[in-house]
Amino acid sequence: MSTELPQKYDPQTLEPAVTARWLTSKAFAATPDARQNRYVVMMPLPNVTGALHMGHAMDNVMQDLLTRWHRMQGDNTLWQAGTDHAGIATQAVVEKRLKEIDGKTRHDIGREALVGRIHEWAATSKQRIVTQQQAMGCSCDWDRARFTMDDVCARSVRHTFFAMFRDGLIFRGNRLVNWDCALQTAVADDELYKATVQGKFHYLRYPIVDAGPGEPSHVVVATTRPETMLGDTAVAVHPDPAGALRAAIVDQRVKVAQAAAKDTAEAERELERLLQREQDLLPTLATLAAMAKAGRKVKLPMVDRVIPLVADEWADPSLGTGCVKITPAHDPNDYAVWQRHPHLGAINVLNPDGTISQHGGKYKGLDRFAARQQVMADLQALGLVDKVEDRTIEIDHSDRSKTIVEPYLSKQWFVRMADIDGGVVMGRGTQKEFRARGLAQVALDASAGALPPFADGTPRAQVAFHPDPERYRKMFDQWLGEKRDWCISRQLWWGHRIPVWRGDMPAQQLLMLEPMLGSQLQRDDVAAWVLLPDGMRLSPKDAFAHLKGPNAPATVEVQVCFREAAADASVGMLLQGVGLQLDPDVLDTWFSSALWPHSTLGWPHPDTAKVDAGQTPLGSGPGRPDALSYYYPGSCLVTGRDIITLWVARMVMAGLYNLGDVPFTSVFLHATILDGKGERMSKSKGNGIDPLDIISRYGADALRYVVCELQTGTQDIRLPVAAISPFSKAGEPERLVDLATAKPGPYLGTFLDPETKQPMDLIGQYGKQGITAAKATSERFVVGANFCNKLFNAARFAFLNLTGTPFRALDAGTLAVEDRWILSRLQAAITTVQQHLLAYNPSAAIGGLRDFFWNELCDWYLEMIKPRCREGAEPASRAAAEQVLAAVLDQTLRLLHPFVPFLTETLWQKLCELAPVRGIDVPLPTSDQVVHAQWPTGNAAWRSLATEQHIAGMQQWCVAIRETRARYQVAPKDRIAARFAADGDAAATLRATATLLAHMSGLGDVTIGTDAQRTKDSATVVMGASKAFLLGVVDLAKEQAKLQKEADKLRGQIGGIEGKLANAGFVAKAPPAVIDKERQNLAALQAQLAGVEQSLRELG
RNA sequence: GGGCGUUUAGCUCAGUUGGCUAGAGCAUCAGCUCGACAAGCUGAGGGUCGCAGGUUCGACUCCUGCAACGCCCA
Repeated sequence: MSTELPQKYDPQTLEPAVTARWLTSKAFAATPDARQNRYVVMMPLPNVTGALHMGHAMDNVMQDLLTRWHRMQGDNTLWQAGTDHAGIATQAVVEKRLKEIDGKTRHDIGREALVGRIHEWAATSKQRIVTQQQAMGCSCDWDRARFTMDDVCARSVRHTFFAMFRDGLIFRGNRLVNWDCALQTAVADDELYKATVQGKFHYLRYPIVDAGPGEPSHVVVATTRPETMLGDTAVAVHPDPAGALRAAIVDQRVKVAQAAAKDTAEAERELERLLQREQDLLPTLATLAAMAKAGRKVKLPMVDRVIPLVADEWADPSLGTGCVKITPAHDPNDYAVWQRHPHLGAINVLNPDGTISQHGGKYKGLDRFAARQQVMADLQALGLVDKVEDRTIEIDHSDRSKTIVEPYLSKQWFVRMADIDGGVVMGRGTQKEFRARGLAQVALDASAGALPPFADGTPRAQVAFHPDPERYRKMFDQWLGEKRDWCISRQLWWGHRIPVWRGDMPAQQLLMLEPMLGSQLQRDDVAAWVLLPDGMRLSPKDAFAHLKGPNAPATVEVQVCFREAAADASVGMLLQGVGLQLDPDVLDTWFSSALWPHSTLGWPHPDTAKVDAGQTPLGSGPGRPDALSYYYPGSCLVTGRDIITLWVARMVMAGLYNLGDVPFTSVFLHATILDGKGERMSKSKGNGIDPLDIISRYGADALRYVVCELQTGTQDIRLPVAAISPFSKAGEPERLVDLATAKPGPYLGTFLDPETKQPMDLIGQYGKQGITAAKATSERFVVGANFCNKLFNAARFAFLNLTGTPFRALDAGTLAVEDRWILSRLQAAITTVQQHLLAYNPSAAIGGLRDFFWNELCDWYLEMIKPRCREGAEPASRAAAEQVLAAVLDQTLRLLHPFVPFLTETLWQKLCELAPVRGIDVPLPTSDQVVHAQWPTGNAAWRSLATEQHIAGMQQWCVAIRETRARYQVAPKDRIAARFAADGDAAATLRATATLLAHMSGLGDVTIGTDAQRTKDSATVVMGASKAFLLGVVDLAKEQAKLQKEADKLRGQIGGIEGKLANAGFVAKAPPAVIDKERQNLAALQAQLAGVEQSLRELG
C-alpha cells in the first residue's frame, strides 16, 4: 500500500485503487457463521434493459449506507446483488435493435434465436451495471450475485408456480388486455401512451322489443367505436336516474357557491344543463329504468340479437343519452358491468389482427376501421343513426407499434389474491407452517402485525415501513385490500415460460387414456386439473369418476404442471403425444422478482442449488449452515415508494407462502429523484443521467455525500441536470446546457445544443445515428466534492503533525480545555449520527457529522491546537494534542465511512501507518481496513457540559470580536489589545479560555478585570453583562452610530417580550417554564441594553 | 375520478409535542493567498413560510376551503 498521500484531493486516482483493494481482499464477502446478529439487504434488482441512472444511485447508496453501518457494528452482513430479466422491456429493446440493424422481426428469426440474442444483451448490461455499482462503492457480496433467469432462480420460480398451481391459487381465466393489433400481442399498461385523435361520437338507436304505450320505441346510445356494437350484450340504464341526477345537481350547486369568480359562469352553465336534463330526459330514463327492472329487452340491429336492458350505475344520467351500450369484451367499464351481471356474457368480435371475427356476422374479415364505416352506413340506411358529432378523443396507443390498442378479451393466467374457502397453507412442510385466509390477506396481516405466532408460541416477524410507517402502510394496505387477482401471463418470448401443458380433448379420449395417464397425473410432483366446460375444476381422480357418470360433458380441458423442469422433456413428450401443448406465454417479471429474497439464497434446496463457477456455494458445509436458513428472513428492503405495491407486497406474500416467514422486517422507502423539471428520472423518459458521469467529474464519494444529504424524509428530490456541451471549441471555457430548458433532439435522451443547434446524446445510445455523446453534470455535487476536499486536507494537516509519538494512557479529565471539548463534542456527534441512522434519516446523520467535522473539528479544534503543534511548543502539550487529534480523526473516519467510503478508507490506511495505536486512556480497537473497523459507540465519560459551556462562551466572544474587527476594518494580521470587563461565571470562562480566545480572534495584550477602563478610541463589544474594549480601532462617530443601532434593536426585542408578558392571556395560560424563560430573556436583554447605553454615554 | 404527498431565502432543502428575532448549503456582496484546504478562511445582505379563512394568549407548525405541482391507482 502506497504511503504517500498526494498534494491534492484526486478521487479519480484514489477511488479505483480502493475498489481494487476491497475486491481483491473480498472485503464484502458474507459467510454464515456462529453470529446470531445478522443484517441482510436484498438489492431491488435493476433490470437489464440498460444502465443505471441517478434514481438507482439513490437506491444503491442508501443500501450501502445501511450495509456498511451494520457491518461495522459487527453484524454478519449480506448485501445480495443481482439483476432482473425484465420481460417486456428487455425484449422490446432487443427487438428494436434487431429491426434497426438487421431489418428483421422476431418472427423472422424465431423464439430460440431471439432469446439467445436477449441473453447476449443481458450479459453486456449486467456487466455495465456491476461496473456502475462498484464505482459507487456498493459493498455487495459479488460472489453471490444472481439473475432472475439463472438456474437457481429458475428452479425457485418453477417450484413456486407448481405449488400455487397445485394449491389452486393459479388459474386460467378471462381478462381484458390492451391488444396491439399490429404486433398481435398484449401490451402492459406502462407500454401505453395517450394521444389525442380526431374522432366522432355516434348516436345509435336500438329498437325496444314490444314497446308498449307510453314507452319509448328506441333507446339511444353513444359510442366512438360503433363497430363494437356487434359485440354488445346489453344496454344499461341507471337504476335510479332521478336520485342520481338530483345528487349531481346538489353537488353542482355547491360548486357554484364555492367557485372562484372566473369559474362561476361555467359552473352555472353546467348547473343549468343538469336542470334542463331533469326536465327533458329524466321521464324517459325513469321509464327505461323501470323497464330494465322488468327484464325488458332491446333488439341489436345488424346481428339481430335480442339483448337485455339492465340497471347499472355505470350509466350516468348526467352524461350523453343516459344509456350505455355494454360490450364486455372490448371495454373495461363494460367488462366491470359484466362482472356485476354475469348472465350478460361477452362476445369478442375481433381477431388478433384487428379484423372482425366470426361473431361479427356479415362483417367478418373486415378490418375494424373498415367495419366501422360499413356498420355506420348500414345503420344509416335503416334510419338507426340519431346523429354524429365530431369530437377529439384521448386514446391509448402502443408505444411499440404506435398504433391504437384495443381492449380485448383473452385467456390469461392469474394468481388468486382473494380469500379462499378453507384458507391457504403458508410455508407448507416447514416448521413455520400456518394457515392464512388468502395471499393478499396474509400480506395485510404482516403489515398489521397480525401474523400468528410460531407453533412454539414465539412471535412471528412482521413488516414495518420507514421513515413514515403510517403513510406507507396505508398505501400498501389500500392496494392489497382490493385483493385483485394478479395476471401473471405475458405474450412474450423472454422470460420464464409458463410450465403448464394444456389442451382440449374429448372426454372419451381422456377416459381411454386413464390406464396410461392416471397414475402419472396423481404423483406428488405432478399437478393436474381437468376443466369442464362450465368452468368446474376437478382433480384427475374426480374427473375420471365424473366423466364416467351420467352428466359427462363431451370435451374437457386438461392442464398439467410438473414440479421438476426435467419432466417437460420426458413426461411432457407423452402429453404432447396426446395433444397437449406447453403454454406459449411467459410469466410476468414480478413473479420471479417476488421470490428474490429467498430464490437468491437457494430456495427450495440450497444444498443442490447450481451456482455459477467461482460463486459462493449456497449449501451447508462443515460447521456452516446453508445460506437460506442463515440469511432468511432478511432485515431491510430499500426501495422507492412507487414499487410498494408491484414488488414489496408480492415479496411478502411469496415469502410467507413458500417459507411461512416474511422476507424482511423493515422497508425503507427513499425519495424519488426528479429532474430539473420535476419529472421522475427514468430510462424510458430518456432523462436518466448516468452516475458514472457524476463520478468522473466529482468522484463517487461526492456523489454519495450529496445523495445522503438529499435523503431527508418525505420530500422527493429535484436534481437540475446540465449537459457538458461537447461542441465547445478548444480554449473556450466549458459550456453547460441546462436540460430543463434545452430543446429535445431527434431521439429520446437527446437534446439540442443551443449555441450550435447540434444534437447531443445524453444516454450514449445513438453513436450509430451519428449523434455526439455528451456527459451530464449537476452543480449540486460540488457540495460533496468540497466536503471531501476539506476532509482530505484536514487529514493532511493531522498527518503533517503526527510525529510518531507513541501512545500513552492519558487521563481525559486532565487534558487541555480544547482537548476535553473536542472529545465531548465527538460524543455528541456519535450519538447524533446513531440516532438519525436508526430513524432512517441519512440527511440529518450526515448533516450532524458535517457540523461536527467542519464547524467544530476544522474551524475550531484544528485552529486551537496549531500553537501546540509548532516547533518549540511544550512537548507534553504537543504530545497530548497529537494523541487527541489521532483519536478524534480515527473516530471521525469511522463515522464517515458509510457515507464516503473511498476517501475514509484511503485516509485510514495512512492514519494506521502514522499512529498505529490510537486512543486516550486505552487503545481503540483497530482494523486493517476501515470497512471492517468497529463502529464508534462513544464514551460517556468524555462528555463534559461544563467544558462545552466554557468553549461556547469563548466562541461567542470570538465571533463578536471578529465581527467588530470586520466592521472597523481592522487588518486580519493586526493583533489588537483588549480589556475585558466581567465578573462571576463570565470572568471564569474568560480566564479558562483567554489564551485560546486571543489566538482565535487575533488579540494581543489581554486583560480581564471587573473595572476595565475603555479608551476613547476603543470599540466596545457587549456580551450580556460583560464588555470588551478593543483598543485603538475606532473612529468615534461610527462607534456611536453602531451602538445606537444596537440599542434600538435591543429595545425592539425587549418591547416584544414585555408585550408578551403584559398579555394577561399569555401569563395566565402559557406553561410556567415558557414564561420563566421569557423573563430570563428579558433580564438578559435589559442588562445588555444597559451596557450599550452606558457605552453611549461614555462616548458622548 | 379516488388515494397519498409537496409548496419556507435567487436555487436545493431543514424546521421535533404550537413558544426566543424562521435555519443550512449553494449562489450574491465585502475583506483575506495567515506554513491543511481559494474545492478555502472571516464577515455581511437576503424570507408577509402557496392563497383565503378559522382555532389559540401565541400558528411555518393545528383545522377548513382553494390553487399549483408530483407519485400511485382507476
